[in-house]
Amino acid sequence: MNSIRRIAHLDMDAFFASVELLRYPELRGQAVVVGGRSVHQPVLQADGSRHFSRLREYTGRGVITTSTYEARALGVFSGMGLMKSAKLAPEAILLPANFEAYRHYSQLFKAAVRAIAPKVEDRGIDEIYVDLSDNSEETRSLAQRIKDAVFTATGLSCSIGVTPNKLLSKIASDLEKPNGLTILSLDDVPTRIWPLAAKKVNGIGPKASERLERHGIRTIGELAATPQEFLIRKFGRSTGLWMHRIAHGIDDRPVVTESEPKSISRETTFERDLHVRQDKPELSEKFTSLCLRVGDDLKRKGYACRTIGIKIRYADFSVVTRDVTLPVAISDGAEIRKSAGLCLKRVPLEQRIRLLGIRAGGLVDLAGEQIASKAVQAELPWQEP
DNA sequence: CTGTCATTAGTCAGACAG
DNA sequence: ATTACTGTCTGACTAATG
Repeated sequence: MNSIRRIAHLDMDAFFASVELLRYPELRGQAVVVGGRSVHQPVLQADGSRHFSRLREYTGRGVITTSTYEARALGVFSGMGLMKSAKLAPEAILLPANFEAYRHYSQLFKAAVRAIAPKVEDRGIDEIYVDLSDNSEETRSLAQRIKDAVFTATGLSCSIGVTPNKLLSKIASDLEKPNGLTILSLDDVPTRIWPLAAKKVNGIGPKASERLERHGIRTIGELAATPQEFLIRKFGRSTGLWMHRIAHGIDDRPVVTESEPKSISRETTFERDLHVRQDKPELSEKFTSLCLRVGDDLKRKGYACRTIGIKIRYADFSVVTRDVTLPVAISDGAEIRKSAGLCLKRVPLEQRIRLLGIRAGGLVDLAGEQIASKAVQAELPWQEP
C-alpha cells in the first residue's frame, strides 16, 4: 500500500452565478447575485435585449445563493439576506436560481473529471474529491489537465487543491480561488496552513470557532500548539482528538465513490408567518403538498421509508422536530401525510409558523434492503406470552 | 425478586456544509 | 430588519431488552 496519497479537491468557481453568465454573457463583469423567487426572471424586450431585475427592487424573504466576484467585492456573500444585500449593492443584478441548469453542468464537469481520474467522491453539486494516487502523471500537469477538461466540457473555471489528504486539499483549493491550482505537501502545513483561521477547517463552524476563540485559539497553528489533553477536556474525547489531528494536517478519510441516501426531505418558508388557527386551510394545504412531494421523491428514487419526521421553524426562528417510526416501510404521499399528522399533534402551536418541513428517514430501497441503521433483526413472530 | 449493566432503537436538538 | 433548502453526523436522553 502506498503511504503517500494524492488527493484532489475541485471546487467550481461561483458555480451558480457562473452558469448564469453562460446564459447571459452580457452580464459578465457586473455584480450579479443568484437567489430569491422566480418572479425575477429576465424579460426579453422589444429591441431584443433583456431586462434584468435589480437587487433594490426586491421585497420579501430570501437569501443570496451565490454571487459573482464583482458582487462579493461589494460585501455581498452567499447566505446573506436579500433585503440586507440590497442595501449594500442596490444596483446588483438579481437572478432566480435555475437548479436544472446547475445539475446539468454539474454532470458535465463530473463526467469530464471521471474520464481522466475515475475515483471521484461527490460533495454536492459543485465540488468533488478525486483520488489521484493511482495515476503516475506529474501532479501539476495532471491537475491542469483536469482543469482544462472541466473548462472544455462546460466553459466554466474551477479551483483545485492537491495534497496528501481531503482535509488539506479542501483548504488548498480555496487558497488561490478563483481559477486556482494549489499543490501542498505535509511540509507546507506550518507555513501555509497554520496561519489560517481555525474556521477554515471543514467541520469547524461558527460555534466551535467561537468556543476556540474564547480559549484564545484563533488559527490552526494555535490549535496545533494547544495540548491534546486541553482540547479533550474542553470539547470531549472524540472532538478533542480530531481537532488535534487535523491541526497537524493528519486525515485518513478515504475518497468514497458511492453512497446511498439516508433521508429525503422537503421544506418551505412561507411568504408570511402562518398561524394554525387563522391560516388553517393554507397551512393544511402546504403540509399535504410537502408530504406528497416527499412521497413522489421516494418513489422516483426507488425508496420507501420507515421514519417520518416534521420540522417547524417558528416566527422567532426556534426550531422543533418530531418523528415517528413505523413497523413497515411506506412511500405513498397520503400515508406519509397520516404519520406526519401524528407528529404535528405533538408540537406546540401557539406561535406563528415560518417554515414547515417533512422528512423521510430509515430508507429501504425498493429492492428490499434497509439502508440506514444497520438492519432489522430477524423479525419477531411472537406476541407477548 | 430486585438491582445493575450493556446494548440497541428511537427520538430530539444542534452543528455543519454546499 | 434579515437570515433557503437539502442532507449528514453526533451527542444526549429515554425506553426496552437480555
